[in-house]
Amino acid sequence: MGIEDAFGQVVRRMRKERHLSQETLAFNSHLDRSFISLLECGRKQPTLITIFQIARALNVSPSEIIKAVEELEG
Amino acid sequence: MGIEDAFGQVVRRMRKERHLSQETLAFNSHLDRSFISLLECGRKQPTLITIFQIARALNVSPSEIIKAVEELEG
DNA sequence: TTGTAGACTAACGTCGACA
DNA sequence: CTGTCGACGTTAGTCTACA
Repeated sequence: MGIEDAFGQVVRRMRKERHLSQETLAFNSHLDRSFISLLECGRKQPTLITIFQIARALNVSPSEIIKAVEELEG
Repeated sequence: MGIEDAFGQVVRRMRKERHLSQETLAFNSHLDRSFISLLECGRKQPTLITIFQIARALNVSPSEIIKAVEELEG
């Protein structure tokens, strides 16, 4: 499993745990909804700042997201 | 302090702790040396995969790097 | 509500060179 | 050994639109 795929799955899981739509997550993270979709599908990878934006919108620390990615990918 | 600046400082600190040159880090992470320099100076931000590559070259987990960035930036 | 497409701008990352 | 420059190809991220 690729890192981008793992990241997408982690974000999707965390988003659904919080009962957020992609649209709401996009709004709260100041990102485009279509891009959130591409991320969750593992078709794009984020930059550092994007990771921090998404983490903030999910009310989780960026390192927790990355840790989850490591566990899913490793 | 910006996130990119914090990332650069963290990488530089970890690199020096391991007594590596930018050139060695670049080689081990399969990145260009000039780009490592730009990262450490906070003039560029990495993508997710680049973070993982650098972490591997530093023999540290990506989430540990991000955690250090959070602490330096927060 | 989500996936995807196309067109677009800005930025990543490479490479060679020089102080 | 490191910072920076310019040129370059690739990709992040936006926006509109449609199934």
